Amino acid sequence: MAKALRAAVRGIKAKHNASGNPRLAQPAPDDDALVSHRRRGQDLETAILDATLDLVATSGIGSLTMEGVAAAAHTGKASVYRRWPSKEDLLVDAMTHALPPLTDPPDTGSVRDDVLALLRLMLEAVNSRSGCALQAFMFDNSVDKALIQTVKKRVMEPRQQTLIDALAKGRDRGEVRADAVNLRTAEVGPALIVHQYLMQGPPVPDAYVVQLVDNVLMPLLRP
Amino acid sequence: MAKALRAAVRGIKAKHNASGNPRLAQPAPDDDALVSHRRRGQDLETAILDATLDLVATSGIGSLTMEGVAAAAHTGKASVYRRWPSKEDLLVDAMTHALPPLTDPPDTGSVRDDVLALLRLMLEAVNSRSGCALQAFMFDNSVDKALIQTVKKRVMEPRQQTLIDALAKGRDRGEVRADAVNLRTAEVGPALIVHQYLMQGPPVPDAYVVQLVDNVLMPLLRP
DNA sequence: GGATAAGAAACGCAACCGTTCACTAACAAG
DNA sequence: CTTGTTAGTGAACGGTTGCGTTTCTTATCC
Repeated sequence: MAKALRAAVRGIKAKHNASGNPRLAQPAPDDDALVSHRRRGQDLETAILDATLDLVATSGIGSLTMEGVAAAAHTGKASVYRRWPSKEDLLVDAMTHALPPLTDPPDTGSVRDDVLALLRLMLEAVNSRSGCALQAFMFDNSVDKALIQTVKKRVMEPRQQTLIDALAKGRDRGEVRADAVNLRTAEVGPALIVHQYLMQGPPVPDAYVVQLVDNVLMPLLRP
Repeated sequence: MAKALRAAVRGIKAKHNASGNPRLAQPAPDDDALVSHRRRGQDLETAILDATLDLVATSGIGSLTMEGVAAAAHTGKASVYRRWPSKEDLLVDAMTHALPPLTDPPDTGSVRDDVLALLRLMLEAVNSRSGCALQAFMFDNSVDKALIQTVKKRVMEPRQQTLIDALAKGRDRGEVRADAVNLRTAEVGPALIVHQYLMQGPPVPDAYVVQLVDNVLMPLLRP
């Protein structure tokens, strides 16, 4: 019954322009030639994930809406729901694609340069759009705690281990105090970068990391 | 016209029980004797602010609703709107009341104990319900940036200065390396506490702070 | 040329905002 | 003790927003 009603409403609307051939009803004379091509498949999917990341990074998760995602990706909600059954699924997928890739640990021969290189990698991640989105995602109380824990484990722990490894190599060379090779010390650099990010906002300048290494970490590590 | 309609509707409802003396219309036989007394003024106001803090601390700002606040405070929306013109005003007021009080700086005669005392004060604030609410407030993208900056200035800066003062006194006693008396070093303790809070969640144990002071800060400060 | 999927525009539904109203409890003045 | 004033309670209201769905038209691929 409701179907018939809606059909009737549409019929009334249709009569406004469709007096004869419905092909003549297309009104848009292509005001924007850039997006004239209709994207499909993988192309559209990455566009939607991209738009989601952008919105999360700029406005946070609280104001993320499916309508907003569809609009930002220049598509319709139907195309979004064809791929993800709900907003949460879309969000999780977008965040998974935002995780920074693991890279080979640097090996410069000096602790200072190893640590500096590692913290610069972290800085790059934090300052990127994905980093902003991840930050908004992880510090949002409405997100499932278990999911956040998973992300933390997958993102933070490998990097912590890499830092500890760099410290251990420094100890073997005699650059680093033996009992400074532990998790507590390895946390200092990342914690200060996150702290600076939260207090002053992005982007955290490269000079901050250099200062951090030379004025805090090196004095802390010295034998 | 709309008024007349609503009055009519209410009239219909009223006829269900009010066949005669309206005094007999009170239906609630006081199922909850604890809240039987009707609170007013300051009493009710703090109850509402309290409920707001609770909700923010547990569920975040994104899901904070006026209906929820009124329900949690066991009152009606009207009483809330009588005091605060909008949700934002209520939120700002609640956060202002959540700010931890400034205390006199400790003076134990040793840097270690001064710093430990200061970080324990910070720990207490972070672990409290107000601390959770403030965290949810400050890291929410939907909150006005300028407001967050104001809170940061009022909360963080005095404590940073107190920490730097403690370092300076340690330097005068010869306990602290002269060029370790700066903002960058003073940030280390608070940054690590915040980091621990964000990574592992509340409460941050007291043992963490002790370990932090003895394994990180003291080696960093030593001459 | 036909199958498939994108685009666009509605729809029903639910939650929430801010407002309003009638009723009632608390309090103060006489 | 009675009376008048103030303010809390509880329930609606209109309006807005967003979710997830549906339908129709149209572009793209095979």
